[in-house]
Amino acid sequence: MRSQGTDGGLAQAVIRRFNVLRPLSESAVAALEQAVLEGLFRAGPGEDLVAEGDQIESVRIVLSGWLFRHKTLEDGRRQIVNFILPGETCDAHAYLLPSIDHSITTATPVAYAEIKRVRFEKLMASERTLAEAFMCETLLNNAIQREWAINLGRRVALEKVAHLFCEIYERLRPVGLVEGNSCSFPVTQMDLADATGLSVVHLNRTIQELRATGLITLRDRTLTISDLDALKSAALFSPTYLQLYRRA
Amino acid sequence: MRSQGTDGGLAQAVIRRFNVLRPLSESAVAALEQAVLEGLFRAGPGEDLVAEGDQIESVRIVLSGWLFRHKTLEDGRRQIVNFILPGETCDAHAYLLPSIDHSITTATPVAYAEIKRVRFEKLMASERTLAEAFMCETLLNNAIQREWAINLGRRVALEKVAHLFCEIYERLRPVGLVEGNSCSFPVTQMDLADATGLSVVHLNRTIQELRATGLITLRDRTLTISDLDALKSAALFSPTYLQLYRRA
DNA sequence: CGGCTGATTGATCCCGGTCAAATGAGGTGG
DNA sequence: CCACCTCATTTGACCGGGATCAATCAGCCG
Repeated sequence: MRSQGTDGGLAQAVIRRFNVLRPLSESAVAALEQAVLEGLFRAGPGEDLVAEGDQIESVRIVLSGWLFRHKTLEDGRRQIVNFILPGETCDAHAYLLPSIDHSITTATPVAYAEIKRVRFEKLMASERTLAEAFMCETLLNNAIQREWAINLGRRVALEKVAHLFCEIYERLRPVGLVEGNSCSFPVTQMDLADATGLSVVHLNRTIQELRATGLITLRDRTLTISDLDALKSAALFSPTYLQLYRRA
Repeated sequence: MRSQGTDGGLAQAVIRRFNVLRPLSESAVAALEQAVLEGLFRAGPGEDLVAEGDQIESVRIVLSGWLFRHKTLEDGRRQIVNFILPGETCDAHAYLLPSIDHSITTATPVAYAEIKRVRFEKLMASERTLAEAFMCETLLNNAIQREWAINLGRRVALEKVAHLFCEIYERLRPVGLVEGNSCSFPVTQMDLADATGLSVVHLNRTIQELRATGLITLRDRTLTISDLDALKSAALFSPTYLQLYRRA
């Protein structure tokens, strides 16, 4: 068992996630850890890592902290289209396109590894399981984005918010960031509103409703889910799109 | 110039699209045409090609006709999360995941090519430009899905519908399916409602509003856009996410 | 002709938006 | 330690966009 030490520990979240999504070979794990160590960076909260229209020339893997992808209309209306959680990748393969369609901003302090395009392509060429894992990550992103579409288009306010809580909770679980029935939840209600397509005022009232029915506690940037099954059922949440379980 | 004959003509739409997205080598074009010819199929309207939960074992490329991806909640609420137009791929790489998260249904009669997984993987391994093109297609899908998120979450009814019209129109253009200022638009208002997250009644009223302001005509499954710039501006439509223009 | 699907219209209601203000919780500098 | 500022959360009042319910109309097909 490598990656118990101070060094390998950094890539823990990524490796855990990939192993659920698509198992890595031992050499792939080693190569990934190596690449991660070569380009460590940090960013404070509220920093834009990527701006709409940018040309991407590297791949970034989040080691700790939260970010979100968002788009803004001319008149300022904003939609958060997804969150990026520890162990997830900002923009695998995005260097293939001339420009990126959305912005990425940190919600908290973030530690990430940056792998230059050429380095990344070499890595993909030499480690098939790693290439497949990144491919799966892109496909998963796609699936999550589709679920967000039905969330925004067809669920009512309470379901939207409940569904978002369920999803984040289940996405944090495989990387070991759920403790007991709580997880960190470091985003403002304004962000939450922009993620669910609601106004801040109504989002606030919806959260209070979830609190009142005893489904959740949200305080001091911590989300506690008292009755996960009840929350899931209130959200019409079905986790299959998250691909958390491998085929037998 | 090959692919003028009856055979090569079939793959025209795909090749045109890919050449805008990411240019193919001559050998890639030939290999793709070959693979397409090996597995031609047809389906009638209203057929499910893929059902949520299915395991995918091949890649399908649409040669003609429209399909849509959709998800349904337990209680029947449905969201169309995207359309699949001629020249587009149903599920490149989807065989990597144990199961698919959404259904794909034909809206019209459809002709498509089916390439088995093993065959497809060999093709990707031998033709780098083709592999990159499919990768770009997946990335583009992702970008479209994100734009749909802001459409569903932050635009009002009129903008939503106008935006959908603009997007489809611009997606049909590179494959040569726009004639003058019209294109085929073979979906019911119910489908349109489920794509924009509106009720059928309100969708109908919104279309009438677009008609009344002289922006569009929609009759006999044909969409005519009288003033594209005006429609785009009403929709807050910005086409960059469609990656239709290559970097200089 | 009857039955079916899709488009259209009318009437009514309510979820969630908007506006405005109050309350709280740091953070900073004097 | 307090005055002051800023940012996030919360509350109240009101309004309107879009949902819902219920008919009607128009093609199309057998």
